[in-house]
Amino acid sequence: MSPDAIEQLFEALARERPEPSTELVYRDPFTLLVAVVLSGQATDVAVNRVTADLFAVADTPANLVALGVEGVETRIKRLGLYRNKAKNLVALSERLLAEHAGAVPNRREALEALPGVGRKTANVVLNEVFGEPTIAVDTHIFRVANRTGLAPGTTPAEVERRLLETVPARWLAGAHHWLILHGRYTCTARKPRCASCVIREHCAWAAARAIP
DNA sequence: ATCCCGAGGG
DNA sequence: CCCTCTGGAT
Repeated sequence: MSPDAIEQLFEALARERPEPSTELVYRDPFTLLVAVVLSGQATDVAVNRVTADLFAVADTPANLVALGVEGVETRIKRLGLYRNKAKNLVALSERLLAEHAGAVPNRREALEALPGVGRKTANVVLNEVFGEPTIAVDTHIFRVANRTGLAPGTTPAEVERRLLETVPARWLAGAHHWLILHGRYTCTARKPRCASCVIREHCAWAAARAIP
């Protein structure tokens, strides 16, 4: 995709959604980590409702361990996939206490070694907590980057690398947000809303399907 | 029906 | 690479 097209693409996305309105709610590194672990296969809105209940009684590793797996389960049940998540969060908190003095580690290897934490979650923490220049590639970003042709790749890591080398610095800070929301509300997996898409004229996928 | 800011295991 | 885990919102 040409530099001009990339410029217009991000201008259009930023014009459509200037405000980050659906970010996950958190107040420190630990609650951010918990919120992101909970967000797997769940909507941002549902996660924010659940974390409000959970953090009221458990917003530190020690509190969360004290709450126990069943206590966590009852508070996150409406998310789905709650058994794995509850077990992981308690085990993760125990590990933070035992191996990292109760703090969230700042190295990728240490983060990805935690139960329930994969590359995407680690990237969110590395970026939002430790300020590392990464873009956490979730299914939305992966799909949008590939369909449009903005940053094609067969693995999230490849898409991430291409985004970092392709997206101009002034758009990079918001790119994560805009691409996620675009994937969430417009460029959905099975039935994308191309008719109301503000970047369809810069989309390789739409072009291949002759969408005007 | 469709979708949800994944991770872990086979 | 493919499957499973899970409930809720729209």
